[in-house]
Amino acid sequence: MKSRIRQDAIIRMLRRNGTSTIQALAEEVGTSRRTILRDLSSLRDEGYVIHSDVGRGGGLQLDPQSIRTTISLSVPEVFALLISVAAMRAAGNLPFSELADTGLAKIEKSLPADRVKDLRALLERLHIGQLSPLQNLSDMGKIDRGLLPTFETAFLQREFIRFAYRDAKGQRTQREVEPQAMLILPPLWYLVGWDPEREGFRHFRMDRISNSETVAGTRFRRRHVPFEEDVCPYSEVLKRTG
Amino acid sequence: MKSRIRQDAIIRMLRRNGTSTIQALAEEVGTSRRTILRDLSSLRDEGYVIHSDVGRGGGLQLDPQSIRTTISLSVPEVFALLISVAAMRAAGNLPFSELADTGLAKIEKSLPADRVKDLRALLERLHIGQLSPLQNLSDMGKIDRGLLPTFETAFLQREFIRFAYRDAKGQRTQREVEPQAMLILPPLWYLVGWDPEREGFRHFRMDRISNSETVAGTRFRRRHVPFEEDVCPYSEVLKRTG
DNA sequence: ACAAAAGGTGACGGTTTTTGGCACCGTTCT
DNA sequence: AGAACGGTGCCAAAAACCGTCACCTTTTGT
Repeated sequence: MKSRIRQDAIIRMLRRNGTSTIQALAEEVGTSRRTILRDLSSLRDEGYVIHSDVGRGGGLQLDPQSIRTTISLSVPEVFALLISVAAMRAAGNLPFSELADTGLAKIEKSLPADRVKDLRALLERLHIGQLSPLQNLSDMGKIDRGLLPTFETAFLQREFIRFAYRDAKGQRTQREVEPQAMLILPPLWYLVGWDPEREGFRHFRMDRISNSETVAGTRFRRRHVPFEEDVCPYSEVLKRTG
Repeated sequence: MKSRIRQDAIIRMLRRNGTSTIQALAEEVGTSRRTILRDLSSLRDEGYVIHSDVGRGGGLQLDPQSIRTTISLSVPEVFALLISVAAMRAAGNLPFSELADTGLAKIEKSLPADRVKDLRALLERLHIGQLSPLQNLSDMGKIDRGLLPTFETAFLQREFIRFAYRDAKGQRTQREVEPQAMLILPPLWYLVGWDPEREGFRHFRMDRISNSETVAGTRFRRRHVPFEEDVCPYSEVLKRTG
């Protein structure tokens, strides 16, 4: 794993100096000419574009566009990034959505296959409404940091989610529902769940949820959540947010 | 690099089985108990949280929250993600912005130090206006894919940017300006540049820019772009978008 | 109380991978 | 022609890696 450090050093120097020779790199890094050549080869394999002028007075040049960076992310972080970009795309025109998309495609590609399937299932349950000018922008409170991971694991493992809810009138209740989808009507975010007691879909504003946790040992099936305007189970939400 | 494969296999089995012993892992992977222990150690170093119950009937358990994934991104992709999240945060309340932020912080951390300085400078020049209900949402056309990388390199290397522009009346002109900032008034995006000929700031709607390129050999200094409402050089933009 | 089953550490020698040195090739500039 | 470049193949030395063994602590079953 020491080669990684050396290769980073090479990239740094090429970036700094603009152009350089193998000799110079070898001396600065403190290794042999041969090793530098090997490192250049693997860097090129990894996608770095390094031009080389052969012959006297020649040297190496790194194409700055080809610089890549590797990041290590946790799954909630990946999910947060995914929904950020997804929401952004749906909300307004996002000029660079293509680029963001290729970034996201790479994220997907790097995940284990089963994980991708999971995320796909999750994103399918992410419903994003049109940005409406009628909304009160300052109406959204802070959302509990733990809600996203909880929703994610609950949804994927098909376990019920339990939380404390404070409704519009300020009344507090304890809920235990099947997490079915997330509804985004910027800037308001809702958790959509099936309430087995009331035998119906219910929506919960995320900033009014607290103490969320999955309920171990439970198991539900994912329901078809109708999202057409007519049968939208939270059309009242749409009205209320006006 | 063989150890990477082995460690991935270990993670996979821990994810699948929920709980497992070192013995079982060693047999399944086809290696020795000692090597598994070494791998566990380096996995823990990398940030995986693996609980271990010592004593008879004990075993290993992987904290699913700690699963990480590594991605390799190009700089334009990173920048696209950054501005996506930044714009999203500013446009509406983004519930999971904290998580997205830690993701972005990691992206920053993984970049070379000078690169971070560059990106900071860029993001400082990213001005995001409040979402206004007066805007015509369907008014934004597609933005040329190459514009972002061009703006990025031009801004960072302080080179002029040259492009073809089609103004509101449909008239086409060729421009050559100092790229100074980006202005986002969702869903409209503007490039703000100092035009040396006209000796003043000019704004250009990004979807009206085409054939953008940096002008080699030129060099400008970054100017202070006043963004206070009163002195805003594109207050007329704000009016016109109404 | 004792043995078995579990995680964890340290040391040593063999095996595999990485690295350095060398000879050599093609190209370009002086 | 010769020097200064990048690039390739080969082999021995160096370093990293891996398996074995011996041993320790904790927990649980009998």
